Amino acid sequence: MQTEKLPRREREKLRQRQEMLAAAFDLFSQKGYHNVSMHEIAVKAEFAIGTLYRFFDNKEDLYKALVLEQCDKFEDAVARAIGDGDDEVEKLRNYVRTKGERFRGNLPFVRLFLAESRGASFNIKAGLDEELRKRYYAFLERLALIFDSGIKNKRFKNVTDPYHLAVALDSVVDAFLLLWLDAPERHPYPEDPDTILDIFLKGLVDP
Amino acid sequence: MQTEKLPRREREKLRQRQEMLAAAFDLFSQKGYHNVSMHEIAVKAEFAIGTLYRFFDNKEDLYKALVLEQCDKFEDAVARAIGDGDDEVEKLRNYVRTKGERFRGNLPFVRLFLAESRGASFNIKAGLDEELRKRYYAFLERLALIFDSGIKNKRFKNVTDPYHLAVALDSVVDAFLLLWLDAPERHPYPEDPDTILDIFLKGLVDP
Amino acid sequence: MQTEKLPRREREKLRQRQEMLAAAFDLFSQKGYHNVSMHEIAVKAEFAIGTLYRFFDNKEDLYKALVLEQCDKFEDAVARAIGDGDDEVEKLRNYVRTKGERFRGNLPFVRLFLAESRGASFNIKAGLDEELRKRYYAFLERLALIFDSGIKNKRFKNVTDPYHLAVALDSVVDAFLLLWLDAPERHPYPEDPDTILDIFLKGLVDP
Amino acid sequence: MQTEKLPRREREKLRQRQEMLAAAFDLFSQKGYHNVSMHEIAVKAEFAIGTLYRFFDNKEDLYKALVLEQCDKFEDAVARAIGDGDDEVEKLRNYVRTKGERFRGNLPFVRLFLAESRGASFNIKAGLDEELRKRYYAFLERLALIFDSGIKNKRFKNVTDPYHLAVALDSVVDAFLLLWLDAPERHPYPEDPDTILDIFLKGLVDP
DNA sequence: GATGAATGAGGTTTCATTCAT
DNA sequence: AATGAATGAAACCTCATTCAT
Repeated sequence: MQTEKLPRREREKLRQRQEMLAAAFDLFSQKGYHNVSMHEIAVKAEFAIGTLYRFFDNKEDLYKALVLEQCDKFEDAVARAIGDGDDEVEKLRNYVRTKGERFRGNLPFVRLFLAESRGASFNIKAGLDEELRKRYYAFLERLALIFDSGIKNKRFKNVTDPYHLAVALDSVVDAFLLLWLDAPERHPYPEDPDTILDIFLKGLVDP
Repeated sequence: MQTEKLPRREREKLRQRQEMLAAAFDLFSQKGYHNVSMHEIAVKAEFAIGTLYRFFDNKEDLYKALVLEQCDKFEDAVARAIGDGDDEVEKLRNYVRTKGERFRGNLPFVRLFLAESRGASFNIKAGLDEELRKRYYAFLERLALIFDSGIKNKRFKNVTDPYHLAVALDSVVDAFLLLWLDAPERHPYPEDPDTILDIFLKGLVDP
Repeated sequence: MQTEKLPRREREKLRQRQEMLAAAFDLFSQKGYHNVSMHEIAVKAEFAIGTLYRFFDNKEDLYKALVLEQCDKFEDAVARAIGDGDDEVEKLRNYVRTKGERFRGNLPFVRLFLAESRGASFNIKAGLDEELRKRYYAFLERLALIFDSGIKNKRFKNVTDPYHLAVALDSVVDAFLLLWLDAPERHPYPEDPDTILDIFLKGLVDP
Repeated sequence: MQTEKLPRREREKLRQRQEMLAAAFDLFSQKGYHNVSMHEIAVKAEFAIGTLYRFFDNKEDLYKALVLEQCDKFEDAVARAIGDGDDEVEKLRNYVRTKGERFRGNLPFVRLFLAESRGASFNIKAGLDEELRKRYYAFLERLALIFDSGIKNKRFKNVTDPYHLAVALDSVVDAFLLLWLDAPERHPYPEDPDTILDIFLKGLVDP
């Protein structure tokens, strides 16, 4: 973003917005949507509450903006990782590694999504906002393309639908990360991405 | 549970408790934790609100009891499925099938866990209550035992840690189910469990 | 109302309701609907604000209940006055006298309707709630019946529609009362009802 | 007003003021004083909110200016009507007709006074601002003069105080107009002013 | 033991007004 | 002079929890 090119007023506005989002981010990720008040956010962001409402229509709106912004960043990083790499296996390795790094290096981000889930959640990406869901599906398609290309190259055997493989890989990465989050020593996230990847590459039974 | 052996008074109490939990279940799964009031639950359960508080310390406590009870049922069914089957592959098939059936046949149960997640949730089973987490780990160990036994039998190649395989399989099943939940026509849950299982059994690359 | 016959609990409830209405009456009539807060009413009535909301759904609801209750009392008195009297002229005299007395003896009641009108109001009974309007029309019909009966008896000449006469008489009484309210010395309300009545009874021009 | 003679700067200011008042008029008459914000007025008038405050001390002040301006126009028209006509009856007819036309042809003006009255209003011109009240009394005196002159001419019998007659006539016209406003088909405003006037001219009982 | 009326802190949101630019 | 972003008090209303009956 070329914020430097914007008029001073616009830049200032953007900066304020970022400060509000930052304050909200901290609070929401620590306490969950329902346990944070607009008053609290305003105090933390050092703005009057009315100013908050000049930038966001309501609490829901603020939350959505926050989530989308965070997802943007995350997605960009992961998408870049998918792009990098000479062959399909390399690309998948980059994906597993990058997602792991990003996730573990940005715990508040993760908590933003988990903080609200009271007690338990069996889900992945369910209850997603329409917008977020669309993005997630688009991402899965991109991941599926790698498997597809690998199959077309004969680098991979044609055992299952590439989309299914994408769903599976992504969910397994999530699962390992969440185990790690819960008990890092008990469930260390594998430094070597092949630890996860091999589950898909090597079969359990011979053909 | 052998409720018949309990004194009449105790039996009565248990029945009341169940009615409260049933009412709470309906409401929480439909509207999410924060959008249900104790008053609402009391009305639906046809008890005075004060009576609710004789059975549960507070709203949080009621919710936890509810979640644990529901998980109990779910786990029992899935554990039974794991037990059934002549060989390891059969057991895994039963697991994939049963989890799918239970999940899809009990949507309110699923919503109980999802209703609250605002906007997004990348996670699986994170934010779990201590108790629930412990159970989940215990369940994973049981699932891992199947892979372990398969490896010891030479039915499976020894490609990865059995615990990792358990984590992976469980998360993939969840992922498919959540896709199905979100858009059943677009993401039909496979009738044949092998569709999912093959991802793990057949490898993508030759050894 | 036979409040003594009601169960104690009901009686208590009714008493509380009356206290709330009384507090609201005072405040609304002094400051107008928009300048009174629910908090203020709660404090004045010596109840918690939540208790207020157990009796009335919201501020609007409380206001309506108040207005209707006050109108009930007023209407009853005026209706009784219309009933009393041997002939039509006597009935009309009673009406003019009673309305004057009631009105002047219950200033807060009057202010309840005027307090809100900011600055000015050319109207009478406009902006009335559906319910109130219906009542008002019903009352006019009753007043018209007196003129009608007078005409049928030949006691009155048949110069205009009785309903018009009713509208006219009522509005003139209101007008005199409002002038009095504004400046009692300058515009004393006539002790003798004939002062007002004669406007209608005696014509300005000979037939 | 001879705006052409004023310096350009003054003329400009006056024009701006009129635009503000026009915007406020539309909004207040549609939604009532309390349901219109200064922000809304500023946007509609296409001025900055701060500029609004350079012309009017506060919201109340703006409202008063608006009401007074509107009353001016209305009064002028009605006063002219009173002046016109060869004899007293003709003058009164003109008054009844003109007030009816003005009122019915300028509904927003009427709503300006009614929009705020919550639920009910028994009043006419009560709660009037000091200034408005003075004007209203002055107008009544003018109307009374017609009756007075009629009596002095022997055109009218001397049955009551001319001022009383003025009050009565004005209030009756108001009453008919408000009935019409509320339900035009049910209460059509009489095309022929004599329908109203006759109530005062012809008596109900013979002398 | 069961009841549910009462509580009041605290939630979200609005808006008249100010004042630095 | 004109602007409009910023302010924050205050509005309405909800609801988890208590406790006298």
